[in-house]
Amino acid sequence: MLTERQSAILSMVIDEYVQTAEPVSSKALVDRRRLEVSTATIRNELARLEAEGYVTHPYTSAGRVPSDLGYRFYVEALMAEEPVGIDERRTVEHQLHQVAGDLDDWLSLTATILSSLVGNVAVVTRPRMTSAHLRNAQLVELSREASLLVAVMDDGRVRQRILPTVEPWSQEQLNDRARRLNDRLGGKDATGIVSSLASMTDPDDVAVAEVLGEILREQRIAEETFVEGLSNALRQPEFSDVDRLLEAVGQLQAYRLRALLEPAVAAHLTAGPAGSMRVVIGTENAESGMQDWSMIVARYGESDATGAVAVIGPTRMAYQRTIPRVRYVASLMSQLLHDVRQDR
Amino acid sequence: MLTERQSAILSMVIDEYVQTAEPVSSKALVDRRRLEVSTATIRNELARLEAEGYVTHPYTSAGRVPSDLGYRFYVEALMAEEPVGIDERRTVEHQLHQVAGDLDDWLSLTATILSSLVGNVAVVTRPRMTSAHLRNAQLVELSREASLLVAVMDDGRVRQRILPTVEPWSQEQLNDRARRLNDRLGGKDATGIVSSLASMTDPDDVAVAEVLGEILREQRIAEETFVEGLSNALRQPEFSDVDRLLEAVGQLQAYRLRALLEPAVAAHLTAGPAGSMRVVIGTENAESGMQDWSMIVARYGESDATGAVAVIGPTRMAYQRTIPRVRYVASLMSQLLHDVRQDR
DNA sequence: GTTAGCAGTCTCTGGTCGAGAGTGCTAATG
DNA sequence: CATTAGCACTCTCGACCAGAGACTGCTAAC
Repeated sequence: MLTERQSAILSMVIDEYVQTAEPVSSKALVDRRRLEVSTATIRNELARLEAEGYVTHPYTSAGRVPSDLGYRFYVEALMAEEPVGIDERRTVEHQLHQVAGDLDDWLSLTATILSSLVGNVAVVTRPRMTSAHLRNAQLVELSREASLLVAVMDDGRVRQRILPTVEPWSQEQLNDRARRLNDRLGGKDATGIVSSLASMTDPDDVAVAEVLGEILREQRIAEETFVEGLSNALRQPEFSDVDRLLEAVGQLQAYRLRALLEPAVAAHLTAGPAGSMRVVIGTENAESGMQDWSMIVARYGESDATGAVAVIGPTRMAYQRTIPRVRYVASLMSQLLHDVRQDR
Repeated sequence: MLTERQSAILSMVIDEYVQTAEPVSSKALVDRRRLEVSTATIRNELARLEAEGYVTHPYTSAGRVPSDLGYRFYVEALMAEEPVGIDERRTVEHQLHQVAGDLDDWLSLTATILSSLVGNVAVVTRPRMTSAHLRNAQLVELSREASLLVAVMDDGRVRQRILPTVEPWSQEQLNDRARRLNDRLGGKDATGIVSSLASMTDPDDVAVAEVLGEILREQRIAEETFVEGLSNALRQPEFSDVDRLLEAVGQLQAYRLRALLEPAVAAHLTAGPAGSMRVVIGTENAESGMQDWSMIVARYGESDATGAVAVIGPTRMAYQRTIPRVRYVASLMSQLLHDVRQDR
């Protein structure tokens, strides 16, 4: 168990280290925090903190660096969250309302905003439903040999597919077909559509319906995961060495991040309420290449359609700033999603 | 004017430098190319090439490095293009046909494929028409307070927009409205739609039509420019120093690249026929931060709808491999686009 | 419990040195 | 007159070293 003073010192070490990215010495602590004790006292306490595993030493005579355990304790017990300022809120909300667009625009913009808010990589995933339902399908004539199928789903996705057509279909015929399909399949999910196939007579209808089933089932990582702020994150001093930097660029690929978020979000879905946060620090991360990274994940949306908002960066992260900002952005997204979906 | 032998030597210097990324010495040339003359002879020739400006010296006693002028001469007069192999073609076409998707999928996949083909950053822009026309609009009920407008344009874009609605509209009403709008506005471009506004009576129709006009006019750089292969390009030895690497990451942002391509493509539109290539080497580039980069741009599509395929990398680029591959991919895209658009 | 003092440890910077790689020039050669 | 051998000269690069500086850990005194 840590004494009050030890906690305070740990807290200071973390604050200092987060700010400077240099190991923190006893002298730096006393000087910069105007402490009333001597450096020797601090050294004794630091030695005890090290024995307990909260901080480490890069080498014998360097200052202290927080360990993952130290960060964990800080996040859970010591940290005073830095509230999102009124003007921060204002600019964010202003930027968000700038875009009179669709869901995709919001998601990507949100990632950009969050990234600039915390100076690290931000990830936003598209809300996913337990299973998506077809809301509306349309067919549009493209050329003599191709038409375009546009499907709108109730999770907000709009997907398109070019269909080759054997005989030319006129826009009239396409409209008829679309009306037929909407009557038959509207509101159904992938399995519903598949089971409707048997009762359909027109072979062309069946062909289109099959494609619709595919589309509903389909999950595209690249289109469902919005990653922004790579160049923000890479400016951190931890990447002052080329190999690490390249390594980082490799790790921060959309598909990898998705794989990383997946378990965190899954744990959420069963456990905490919406709005609860998950903080994964360094080695708590299963992925081997991610042992020096932390991530902060929040779920947004309602139980039947949830996505994730996350920030990913080096373990040396300003948790007290980042955590409330991720939470704030997630709640904004929940609100937005709610507004769009309400009383369907 | 260069003698035959000087040309041959310049060519060898470039090949060697492209491969090794190290200044090329007279000895390396004689050894690795089994030349029948001595290193001193080569040195004399290199000195003459340097006097003419085709190669330079990083410092007094280092090997030679091609200058931008050297590359330019090489590309125009010396280089033997390395044809795209039959199995390269096969894999590319196989990958492309894998995706039974829409235009966006093709574009993004094409960029990925091209990038891996040449080991540098690849950029593909969406074909742009002199002015896009509305092909079809649909309205879909989202909630009591919002509906979704989906517009399909004849340049292949499909855009969506969430519309707030004052009074709830049923899907029935929405269908009616969409039918009305399609009759009135189908086939028109942005200006056509604006001039139709006056003759419309229903204020809600006008509101939707206005949004349609906006959508048609709108150009979104991020959605129209597909950039892939950053991590491929960053592995090049020119980025072994962190500052250069970060600089490169900054330069390779979608919106910057778009600005870079714009003039090259514009020159094309008025000048060369489709299929012609544009090669911009190093300082030929107007942009100040891009003086160490080369880009190879090809136009694809037909005169009324053209996009660009490009590869961007350090001036030390395998031009003989890259140029034919960019040309090949551009012609593939032209073909694809033609198939989809034919006899509209 | 706190602190002054001090020895010991490790990094970091700058300087020096020698090896190695290349060039440019000169003089000899066919 | 082009080619070539030989050599002096230049510049980089890596290794090595020394000294300064920054901290810690320990000891003994308060």
